[in-house]
Amino acid sequence: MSTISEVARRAGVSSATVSRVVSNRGYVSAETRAKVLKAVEELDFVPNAMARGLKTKQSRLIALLVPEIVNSFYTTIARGVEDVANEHGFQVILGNTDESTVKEKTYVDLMVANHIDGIILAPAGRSGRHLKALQAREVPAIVVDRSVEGFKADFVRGDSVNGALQLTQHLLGLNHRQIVFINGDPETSSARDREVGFRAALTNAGIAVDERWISHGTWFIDDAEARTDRVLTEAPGFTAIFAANNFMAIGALRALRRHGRRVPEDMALVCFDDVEVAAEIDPFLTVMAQPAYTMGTLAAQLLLERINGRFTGPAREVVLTPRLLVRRSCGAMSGTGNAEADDGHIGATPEAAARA
Amino acid sequence: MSTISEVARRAGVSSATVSRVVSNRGYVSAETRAKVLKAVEELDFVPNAMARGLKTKQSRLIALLVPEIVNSFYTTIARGVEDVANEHGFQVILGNTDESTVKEKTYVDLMVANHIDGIILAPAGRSGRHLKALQAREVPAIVVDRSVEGFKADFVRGDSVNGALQLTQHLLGLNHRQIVFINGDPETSSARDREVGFRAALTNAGIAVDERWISHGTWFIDDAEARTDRVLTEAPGFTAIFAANNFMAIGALRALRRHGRRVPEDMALVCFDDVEVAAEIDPFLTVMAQPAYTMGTLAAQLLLERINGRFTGPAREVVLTPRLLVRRSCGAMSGTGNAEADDGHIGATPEAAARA
DNA sequence: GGCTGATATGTAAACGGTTCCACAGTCTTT
DNA sequence: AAAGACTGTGGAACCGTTTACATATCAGCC
Repeated sequence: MSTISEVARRAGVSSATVSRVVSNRGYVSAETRAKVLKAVEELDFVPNAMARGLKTKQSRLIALLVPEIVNSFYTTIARGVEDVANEHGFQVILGNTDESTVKEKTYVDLMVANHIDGIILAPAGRSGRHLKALQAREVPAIVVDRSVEGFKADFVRGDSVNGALQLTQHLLGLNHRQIVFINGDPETSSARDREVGFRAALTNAGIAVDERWISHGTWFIDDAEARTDRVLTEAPGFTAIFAANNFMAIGALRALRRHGRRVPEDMALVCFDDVEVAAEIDPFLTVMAQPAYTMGTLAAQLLLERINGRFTGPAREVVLTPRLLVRRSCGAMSGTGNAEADDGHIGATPEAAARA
Repeated sequence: MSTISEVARRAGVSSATVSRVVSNRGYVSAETRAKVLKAVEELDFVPNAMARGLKTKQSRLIALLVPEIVNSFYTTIARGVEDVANEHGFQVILGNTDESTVKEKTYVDLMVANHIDGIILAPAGRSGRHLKALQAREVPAIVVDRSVEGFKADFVRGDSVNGALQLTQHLLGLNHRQIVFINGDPETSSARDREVGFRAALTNAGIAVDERWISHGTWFIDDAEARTDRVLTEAPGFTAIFAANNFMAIGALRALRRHGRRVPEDMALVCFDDVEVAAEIDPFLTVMAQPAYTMGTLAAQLLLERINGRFTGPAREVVLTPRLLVRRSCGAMSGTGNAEADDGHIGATPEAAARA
């Protein structure tokens, strides 16, 4: 583990000069530069980021905290963040908070202790109390996907209210009147927004909301499965399920299977957020897809503007419009004459045709 | 951004005492401890990890580098790593190398500069030349999924040779004799191993290998799509496709769709690695699933043993057995009397039944 | 009463960089 | 020819911790 002074000694210069060469600033003669570079090469010198950061108080690191690393919605955001960050010479370090504010706080403290230059997070809980370390240190921060109370930051999100409204209206348009809503964690704003949209759609259509058909819990698959299971046994009589996100839909599907209910014949199923790979294999689930990659690139851009001080105004909010992708799970494709889509073979589907 | 000396001043003690309290070592009276803790609380003191790391030369950070963050195979490994690491008081920072040794080197240098305590990586390329920074600094390292030449480290992997052999034999057992193999990047050991298994299965069965039906490239979806497209036009006459991983299978599927070929009627399709969420929605793809989560937990355990010096022996290799999951895409389920599985409705499938 | 060992606290020197400042030599400019 | 600007380099302070070492108190014991 060679240090800057070893390099200096070997090159026959001072450590100040090595520093100038390595970080490319200040005056250095071509000759000296070559000598130093040679020594750097020979000793395989990598500047100690801790020592450097200790002095400069920056790390060229941005943190990204997501609640569920296995969900491609969040990893797609991550790709967007990474692409933009790397373009600007920043590295991204990713943390998985597992929908837990405790883990989130641990990560935030870790990131703060390591003096990250900025942070992008999809917060787990409703309150931002555990984020005060960020606020106190004025770490540039961007919130994505879900808001958090008592924490001022730019906010990039999808339009959950309208998305849920439209998705529900889509079901209503297919003559579903009894709809179950399997919501996520009401501590997260996206869950609350989606419920608002769902209720609005019913109310607008003059349909009374049956509270037995709305449930809250966590964003985990198992929980959605359990709640779907419960509503199937305790309050049947509905014809469609609206799952608050892609994972909730998978949970619902599991429960439906266990009850021997087929989708879409016996039950329509739609959800927020796409599952791209699954849709590639079989365009089955009708979803309200959010532009996850764009959410990531935008969040990173806003963050970089804050970090380099190009923007210093009050918190901004960017709202992205989700897109309805009608596939088979809502029953909308029945009787369209699309044999492939209806007989379960994977073949030329409308989507594939559209893509081609 | 309060420092240890500010805390010390406020508590009326020396910074050494604050350090003892904060890091819980050495003698401190209960009274002093309380005073210090109060000051820490009041000033919202978070020790500067850079300063600390500079002195102690450790970070309690382990790095995980994966080639494709969107692929759930790798994020599932990440979950395993994280769970074990957190249990032992280590934090995981994740980097996405995008199958690029250049990005990989950038991350490795970054991690080294930040003095991570250890690293787990699924290497992108064949050579480990760009990893010499790790070796030189004796950073404990674990390689997962794919080996890398010239880099000594514990290695946790699936049995690709046998997995591919069995998967191919499965196709042979279904009377497929003309099989296309869409491989990944031959620079990665897993790709080479899978090809070995594939060829062995054919040879064992006395079938000549048609080289037009074996292609190499990258691990990216688009590339698999292009190659499948090409083989469909240039060398048709095959009845099954073996894709070297889940993403390759998706690419193949896209190409098949474009050509109007249905799976499994017109073409069987199998691959390495599962796509869990997709299988949950529709158990379609027959796959050779690897125990990704276990790969992660094992890798983390081996790494921690290295970090804390409990194990110092030569490089170990752990080989995990993949599992064949027969679903519909290979045609094996046809005529099994399982209506649901064959008519494309999502309902009670054999898998669901097994799970229940 | 002096010794030993445990407890408690402070002083100051690292750790490995960056950067301000000083100094010197070389050009330009007037 | 003197002044000023530019170029090139080194010395040393500093960033915020940890920790070896020094010092001090106190209890227990011969």
